[in-house]
Amino acid sequence: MKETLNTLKVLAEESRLRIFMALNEHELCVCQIVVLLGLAASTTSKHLALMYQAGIIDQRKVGRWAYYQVSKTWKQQHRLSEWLVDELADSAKIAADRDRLEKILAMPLDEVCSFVACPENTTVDSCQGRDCGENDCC
Amino acid sequence: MKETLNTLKVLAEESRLRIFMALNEHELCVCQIVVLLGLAASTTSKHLALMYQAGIIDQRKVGRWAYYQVSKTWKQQHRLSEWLVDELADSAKIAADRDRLEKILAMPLDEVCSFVACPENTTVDSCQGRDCGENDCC
DNA sequence: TTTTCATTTCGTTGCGTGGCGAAATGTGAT
DNA sequence: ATCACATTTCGCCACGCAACGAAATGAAAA
Repeated sequence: MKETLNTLKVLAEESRLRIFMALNEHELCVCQIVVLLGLAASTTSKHLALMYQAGIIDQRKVGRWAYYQVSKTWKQQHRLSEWLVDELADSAKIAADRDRLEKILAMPLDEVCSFVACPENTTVDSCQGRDCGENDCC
Repeated sequence: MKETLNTLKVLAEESRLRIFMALNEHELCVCQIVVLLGLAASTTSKHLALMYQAGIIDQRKVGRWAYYQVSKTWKQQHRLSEWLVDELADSAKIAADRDRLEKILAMPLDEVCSFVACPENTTVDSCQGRDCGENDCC
């Protein structure tokens, strides 16, 4: 029960659900997830560590970079995975993530890593000098 | 996504998971669940309201009593249910609940309703005068 | 009608946790 | 060796929520 409960707690959080759906389709670098979610790197790292500890995602380190993806063995052992994918396939927010992810995947990694997202409520004007790339944040 | 997330949040809590497993096998009165969990009636009621709002359980009112059970339509629409039952079937805590529930179901309802459980750390001595029935709380 | 009592609602308290920035870590580049 | 930089760890704050007791609700009994 303790483990089941932990699995539920880990997945019952919006940011981590979005991470799950993204990592279920692509193996991603931390900095790519940071840009995708628009969260601080420290926060994102904490989410990933939690999911990793729960055995939901795998980690692969390459030099300075850390890549994560949903664990295949976890997927096989937990039918929960199928349910989640079914439930969230039609979600607007997940679909938006998918679109944004396409753009992120099209960028070179080092550019993604140095990408600094605009804070909330940034307008095109207040954005001057900020490296917002092609994103629609402003 | 909002609904999926809410479903996960509602079930990602130990007391509510225990309630779910109990109500998945029996239709139960609030006071029976209170005794089963050993929580305050107000706390238990809140848990039930949360699960009811999420559509996970049904409510049936009879006089002063309120009966709940896991919604059959919810069970059909969410494969999550099967996963939960599979995961928790072998849980020690859930098994203990099942045993305790047998005793509760064997008692007359009004006796269950007036049952006052001993607080934590109650010993056989400090239990004097408390109506602990056959329970193993002290 | 008044009383009784199962349940719910309300108000409060303490704990868990998501968020951030700053500092630490560790690895590749210079 | 030193620097640059992706990631993680740490310390902190704000918010959410589980727990309780007390008060409110509402239905049956007296």
